[in-house]
Amino acid sequence: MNPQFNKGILELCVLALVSRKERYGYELVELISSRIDISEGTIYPILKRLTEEDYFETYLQESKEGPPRKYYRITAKGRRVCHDGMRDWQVFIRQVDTLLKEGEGK
Amino acid sequence: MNPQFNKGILELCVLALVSRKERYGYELVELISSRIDISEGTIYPILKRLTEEDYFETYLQESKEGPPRKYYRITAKGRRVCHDGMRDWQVFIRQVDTLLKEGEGK
DNA sequence: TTTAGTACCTTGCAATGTATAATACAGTGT
DNA sequence: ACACTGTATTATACATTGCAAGGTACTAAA
Repeated sequence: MNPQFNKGILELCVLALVSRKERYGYELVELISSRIDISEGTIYPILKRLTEEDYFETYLQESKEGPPRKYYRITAKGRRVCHDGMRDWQVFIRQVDTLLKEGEGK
Repeated sequence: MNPQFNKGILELCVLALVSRKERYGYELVELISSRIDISEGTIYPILKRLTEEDYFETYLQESKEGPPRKYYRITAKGRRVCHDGMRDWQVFIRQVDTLLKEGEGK
């Protein structure tokens, strides 16, 4: 199991969202921060990292609403990692849940 | 929501397990590492931190099976924090789940 | 022309987990 | 006697990651 999972949940969220369809950074910031408390400065480094690891490809596209958007498209490699990550995450939270219940009542 | 939650799951596990009954460090290491992948060096610093923040009280007790054990007992303050933490964690994983599903299929 | 919204990126910092090892006691095997 | 294994605590150096804050820049509305 990925030991990074203790913190790497955001990475997985980004992977999952981009795996569904191509997205740009700001869009991801909006999507994710609507659900969980993150700052803008968190997502861009993740995008950079995931791109450097060849999980994403990027292209620029002009926008009428502001500066050009940088879109991220998932690669085959990225899709695999995303898939495995989702599975690991499910296992992880089940284990945590068991531990928390061992705390609670018995 | 506690922004620390992105990583602070182990802390909550320790809190929950001690809240159920008094435990010593090594016991917690065994309990937790049977479920999730951690190294021994992870739990003791957490115990120290939580004790410094007055979530735990400690006492020593001799053991026939080795050196004396340091037991941790949860305080009222710790119990509150544990309770809130559990609630926040449930909310958090529900939000993450929603995000992951927005990735998946739609 | 100033403000607000969109959009991207970078830097320094703090928190947290990892790896590794040192210390120490008790019981078992050689 | 000696070494090894299991129990038990603690400390240190290190890497990763998220946070806070700020900088750049384009568009549209006030």
